[in-house]
Amino acid sequence: MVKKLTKTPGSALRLRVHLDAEAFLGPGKADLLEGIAATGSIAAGGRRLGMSYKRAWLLVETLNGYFAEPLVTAATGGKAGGGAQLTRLGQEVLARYRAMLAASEAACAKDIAALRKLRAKKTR
Amino acid sequence: MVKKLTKTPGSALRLRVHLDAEAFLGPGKADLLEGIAATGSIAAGGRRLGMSYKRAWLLVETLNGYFAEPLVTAATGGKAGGGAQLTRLGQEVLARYRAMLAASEAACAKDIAALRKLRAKKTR
DNA sequence: TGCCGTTATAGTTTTTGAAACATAACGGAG
DNA sequence: CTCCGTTATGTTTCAAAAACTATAACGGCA
Repeated sequence: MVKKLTKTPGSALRLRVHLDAEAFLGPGKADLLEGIAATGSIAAGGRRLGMSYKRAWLLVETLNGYFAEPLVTAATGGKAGGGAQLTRLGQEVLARYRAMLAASEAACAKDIAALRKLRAKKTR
Repeated sequence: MVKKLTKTPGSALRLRVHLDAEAFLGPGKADLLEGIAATGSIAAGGRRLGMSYKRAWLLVETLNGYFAEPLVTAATGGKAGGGAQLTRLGQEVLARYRAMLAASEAACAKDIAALRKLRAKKTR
């Protein structure tokens, strides 16, 4: 199997933010938003996370359904076949998720270090 | 269906702490540890989370395997049929997880509120 | 007009995780 | 010496998630 990027590589934390019962935001959606912003396409953004286009597209649809306005807008055809971008709202949501993750990591750093130390011997 | 406790009821955050590639601690294991501490048994602790004994026991086994010393000790037979308790290590791990969750919630509160506000209209 | 990469969907299959079911043993109490 | 609730495990079933496959349409461009 080809090596695929692990989601949110450097982080020891996985954060899932529940907006309410049926809307939540986790690493998968956040990373995808980031990928779309970086590549300008749903397909390419998903590819570098090792996910199929269908899965990526489904996540985008879900995300867009969460809010009154879409987070991602897309167009078909054209020079590059089409493309997608984050709306202002999409950028804000992504930025806030990143901010929360960073803040949480900072807040948990010392406990994580302590736990890892406790586990030390049993690296197996 | 009978109403079952939702995991970590009041929280908008779900935190999964990765000690390394094959060891991580999320809401399920943490809540179970708490249940065991509160009830004195794996079975009862799991029941109130709506999980089968087998699942609860499996989680305990996994947890115990993470560290050099067990987090939970259990005994069979006896007055109440048996029972289980958290070791000192188990208590510490649980306390640290709770601390991390609380710290993260505090750190994320304002972003979560902002996101919820953005979502406002679309309560569906 | 035909090509290309992408968006947009539908349908099917495969994989995986959870649940359900089934037993055995333990040990104090009645 | 039987009963009870629990620990401890194996096996089987089922459902949900993810992966895979298949199309169609779009719109610049050569």
